[in-house]
Amino acid sequence: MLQVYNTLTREKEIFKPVKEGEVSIYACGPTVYNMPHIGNYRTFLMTDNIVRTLEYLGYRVKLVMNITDIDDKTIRDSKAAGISLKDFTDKYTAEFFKGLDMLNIKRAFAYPRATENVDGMIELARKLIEKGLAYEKDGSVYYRISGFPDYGKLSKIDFDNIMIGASVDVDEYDKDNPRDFALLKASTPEEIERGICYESPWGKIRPGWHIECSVMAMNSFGPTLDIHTGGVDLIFPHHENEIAQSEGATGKPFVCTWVHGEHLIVEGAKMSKSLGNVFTLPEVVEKYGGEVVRFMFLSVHYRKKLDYSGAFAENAKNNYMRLKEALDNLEFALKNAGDESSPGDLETLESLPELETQFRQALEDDFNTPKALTVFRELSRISNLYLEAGKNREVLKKVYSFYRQFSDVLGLFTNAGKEEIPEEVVRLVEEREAARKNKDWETSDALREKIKALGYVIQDKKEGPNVKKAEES
RNA sequence: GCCAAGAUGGCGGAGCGGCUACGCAAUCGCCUGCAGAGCGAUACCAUUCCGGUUCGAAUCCGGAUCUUGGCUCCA
Repeated sequence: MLQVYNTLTREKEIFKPVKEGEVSIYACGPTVYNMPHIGNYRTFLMTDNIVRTLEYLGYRVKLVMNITDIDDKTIRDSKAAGISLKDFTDKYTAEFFKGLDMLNIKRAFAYPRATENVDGMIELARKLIEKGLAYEKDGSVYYRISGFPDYGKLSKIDFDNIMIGASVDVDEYDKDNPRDFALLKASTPEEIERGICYESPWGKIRPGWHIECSVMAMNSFGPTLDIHTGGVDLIFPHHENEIAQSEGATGKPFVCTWVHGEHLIVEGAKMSKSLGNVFTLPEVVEKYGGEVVRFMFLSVHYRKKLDYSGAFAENAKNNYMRLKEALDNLEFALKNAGDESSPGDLETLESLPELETQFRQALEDDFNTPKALTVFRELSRISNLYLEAGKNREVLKKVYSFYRQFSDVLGLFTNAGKEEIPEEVVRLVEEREAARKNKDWETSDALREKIKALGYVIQDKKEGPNVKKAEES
């Protein structure tokens, strides 16, 4: 039974999709104006984990993730870069997808762009005006918060008691209420000059940020969807506003379960440019490898802050390597296992289904990947232990299939065992084996060095040498 | 001002009602021609503080202290 923590109720709830067996998920995607950092990817990975878990549990899942390719920052920075908005955002959209691949994040069903859905936004704005929930002022359209009594139900913010910060929209536009937010913004002369504008009943405009998600989510799934994900920082105002727009227009519940990912911090502090502690994904992947980064994210529950540091990353890497090593050893043993018909180890075989139950229960408990990893580690321990004791093919196969099942759900070790060993290395290994047979240790050791220089390591085993690519660093 | 989260061994860091993981560092053993790599094991053996609930709490509740975060663009 899957339980998911819902930000709307602040409780773990038994998950039940609107449509039996099918789950609709909308995820807030990137604003493509610079290299996404590892914190962004932590949230994207959380969504990936949710998708994979749901699929593992037998649901058909449809994920839609938006790409914000028009907003203040994209407009500002494309101008600074001296290129068109589209060229600029295309570049960072490509980077975003590269990052997904680095982390082995599965592609969503669709990635709608804000710029491709402006018609829908104008339509939604029109509808909200009709309902008295929005108004036009100086060519911009604003949402009227006072018309939506549920405003604040997601963030639970008590608007009477909080500071209205000095910066509460010191927009040059006048609004009825300082918290009213823009649905459509009147184009500036500069935007018009650059062709970044759309015709609307209220003149030339460009879309606001909040309205795009309402439109793209409802275009994809209709008025009500099962799950909406995003970072905790989006709870207010972004998601609060999405609810106001969507439910204001349709009168139906917009999202059943809101799932928010906690932030990644760096050595106890928030990532910020001023502290110089913002890490982009390629930087970190370069250092530790994509799978280690994925593992690192999985090792902390998504609702807890992840405190990134060198020590933490090293730790994750070690833990990851142990798990991977066990898989390598298993695959090697399987390759070399004979067909002897010994009965195999019943104790090992019997422990497997129980482990799978624990593994599934961990993920069913609000996508608890750290707990699932603990179970995975136990499987790896059992596997290693068995390799010391016996090499029965049937047992190995069984253990291997569980290992693969776990790793697939977690999105790990996708390419393990599939790397091709270069011919040159294979030849050197053969030469070394010949030398070893002749007890020519000098030659053998020299060859091992040579192989190492090529980036491959050898493990001498009873069955023969196991060659694999050395981990970088 | 208002709100929230967190405090775990030598270190990193999971667990979130009953053995405490796991990794690093240390020690021993296995494997090996040896080394690396790999595997097993040992030891140390911690849960910020004060109360409460419970047969039993790191885990639930209250309070204190400290730390961080949000209330404004933000994953």
